[in-house]
Amino acid sequence: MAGRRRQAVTIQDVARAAGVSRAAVSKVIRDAAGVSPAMRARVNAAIEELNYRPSVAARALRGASYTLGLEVPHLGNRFLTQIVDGALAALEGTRYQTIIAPADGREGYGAIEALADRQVDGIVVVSPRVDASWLERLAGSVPVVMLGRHHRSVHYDTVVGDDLAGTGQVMDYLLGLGHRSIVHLTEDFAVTTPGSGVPHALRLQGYEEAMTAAGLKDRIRVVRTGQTEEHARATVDELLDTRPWPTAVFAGHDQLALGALAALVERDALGEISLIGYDNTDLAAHPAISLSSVDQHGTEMGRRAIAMLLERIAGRDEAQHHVITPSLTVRRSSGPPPTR
Amino acid sequence: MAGRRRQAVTIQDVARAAGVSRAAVSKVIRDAAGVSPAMRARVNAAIEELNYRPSVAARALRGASYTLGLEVPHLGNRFLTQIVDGALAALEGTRYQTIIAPADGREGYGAIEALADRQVDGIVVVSPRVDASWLERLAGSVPVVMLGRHHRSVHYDTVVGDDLAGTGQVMDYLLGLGHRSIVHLTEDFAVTTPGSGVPHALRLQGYEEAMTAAGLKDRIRVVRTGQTEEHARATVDELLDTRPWPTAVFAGHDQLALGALAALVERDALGEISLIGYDNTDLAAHPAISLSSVDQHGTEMGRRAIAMLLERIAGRDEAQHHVITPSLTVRRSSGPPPTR
DNA sequence: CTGAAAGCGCTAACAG
DNA sequence: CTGTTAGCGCTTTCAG
Repeated sequence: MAGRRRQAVTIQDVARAAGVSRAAVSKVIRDAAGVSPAMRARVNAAIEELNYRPSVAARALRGASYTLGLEVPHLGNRFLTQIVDGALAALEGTRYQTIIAPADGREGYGAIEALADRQVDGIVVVSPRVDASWLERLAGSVPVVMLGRHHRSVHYDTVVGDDLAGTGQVMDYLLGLGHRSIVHLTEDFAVTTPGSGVPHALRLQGYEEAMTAAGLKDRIRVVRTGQTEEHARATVDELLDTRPWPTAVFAGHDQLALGALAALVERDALGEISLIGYDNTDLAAHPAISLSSVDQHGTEMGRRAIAMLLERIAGRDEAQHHVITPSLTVRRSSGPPPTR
Repeated sequence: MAGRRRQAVTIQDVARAAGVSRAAVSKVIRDAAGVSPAMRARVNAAIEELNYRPSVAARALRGASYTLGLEVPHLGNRFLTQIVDGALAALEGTRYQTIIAPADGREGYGAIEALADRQVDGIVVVSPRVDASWLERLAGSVPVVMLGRHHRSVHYDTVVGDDLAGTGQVMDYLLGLGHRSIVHLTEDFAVTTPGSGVPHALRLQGYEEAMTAAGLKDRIRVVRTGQTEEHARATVDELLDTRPWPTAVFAGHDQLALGALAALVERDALGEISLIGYDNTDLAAHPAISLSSVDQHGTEMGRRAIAMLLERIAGRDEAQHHVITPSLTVRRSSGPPPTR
């Protein structure tokens, strides 16, 4: 019931047109050795003429699909844009193509499996909510690079930002400015469990450590919310119902920060409360937003992930783990605490 | 050199384990008729046991890949999020999977071809800069739905917003408020050529018609810029160098509007100049932005596109063209012109 | 340097 | 209801 009308000019047709064997054509399109220039020319002419395109499916059945898969969480996540841009840039000039599979539900299992089923030559996993041992197993059958996971597998590579360092920069900055009442806005436990290796867990940990080191252990205040901007907005709005207000909010990522910003703007509290996000998504720089945020260099992350995948495909066998140092970008959303 | 380690449990293995023929297994996984309950049970057990997953490549070679391809321009485009969300929702519960191929360069040819090469069962094309006749040819070999193209093909379906209506709403609103000096901010000619069927061309046309109808033909002022926020920002900034300022700016899409907003904010001109965008992307609603914008109902567009593709795959043969009526959402970025 | 032949994993007639 | 048999389009030995 599906997929007819394959007008399909096949390798056979090309061979016929060029008056050679299928094998010869195959060699030409793969740039394999052992073809005379004359034959190559004739074959290429026929290919051009017939507008022939090799079937990736047939190819994948034998060898490689020359396709890399990128599993991503919800596309609304701006940070992804950076990663995808980097990945695409890294692929330029290679014969590989990337396809993106957006996570279906909360997790990305379905999407990842869909990629594997499609015989991609390698997979970059971005969704944080996938089980490490499950990935480990997957990595046994296809090269995998996991983005943003601190856990170090032996079977797959990782590219991750130094979340402790990033958080440290934020906290040094805020504490240095004189802030004492700093709230950390983050997501639910599923993603912040200590030891899970999920970035948010480390950011939380870094926050708590910095507060403790500053002698503010009893002022630690972690507020959890859902992963959307709306959730963050409602949560922060509620937070502002009770005084005293904190003097600073450190959000686990920019989407949360944008939600927080919405609440602050509506309460006209932006002058009193500093706000810092994480990811430095494109919007942070917009003058109407001007959000201080930690730049994770997502483009570089995407680029590295693809580079590592390509290495794996080319034969590398030991796992590699790449850490990228983030940097805080200060904008108008943060400053010294209000003086009384 | 690529794609080894296919631990590959094949249909053969399952057949062996269940003590039946490959055909039997095939029937079970396809839910085809002619299998005894007993056999079905045994086969399913074996599938479970071996953790078997059918190879999409092998399947595609014979029949369908059960994969739909979505070609999209740059992922930074927020409007896409709506479309993809709608598409994913429409696919829920079907056996189809979507893969996204981001346009490589300016156009989307490479990405579209990549999808076709991968034997997808249908393609949704979003990039506006693809040649209609090229698409026509493609549509001869695989079902195609084109988003946001007014041109009516006989071979592929289209889903498009009623851009004249949307523009009409904007202009009625602005003119009704008393605006006379209204600038239209749009992209370069490649995408605004009259008759091209590209939405931006119609928005431009609608703008000119509305101005003319209001007796403001000589106040028509079209400003062209690049497609990024940065371009729009610089262009509008330059625009503000010379007085008198317009009292309203109607941007061709939200990204341009955001750039314009940046320039207005920096010049502190927001009180004097009304700004309206198009697409009603998620950011427009943010209180720090609060951009008036035309909602194209992208989610519905994505949903329809997939529905139509599924119909085509199921056998429909005549082209169908679906038009969605947009609606203007007014926010704080627009209001009456300043009174002197 | 060139071509014949044997599959890759699966589906789709067709026979039993 | 079940199994046998041909391929789908391509790559890849292996002879010529």
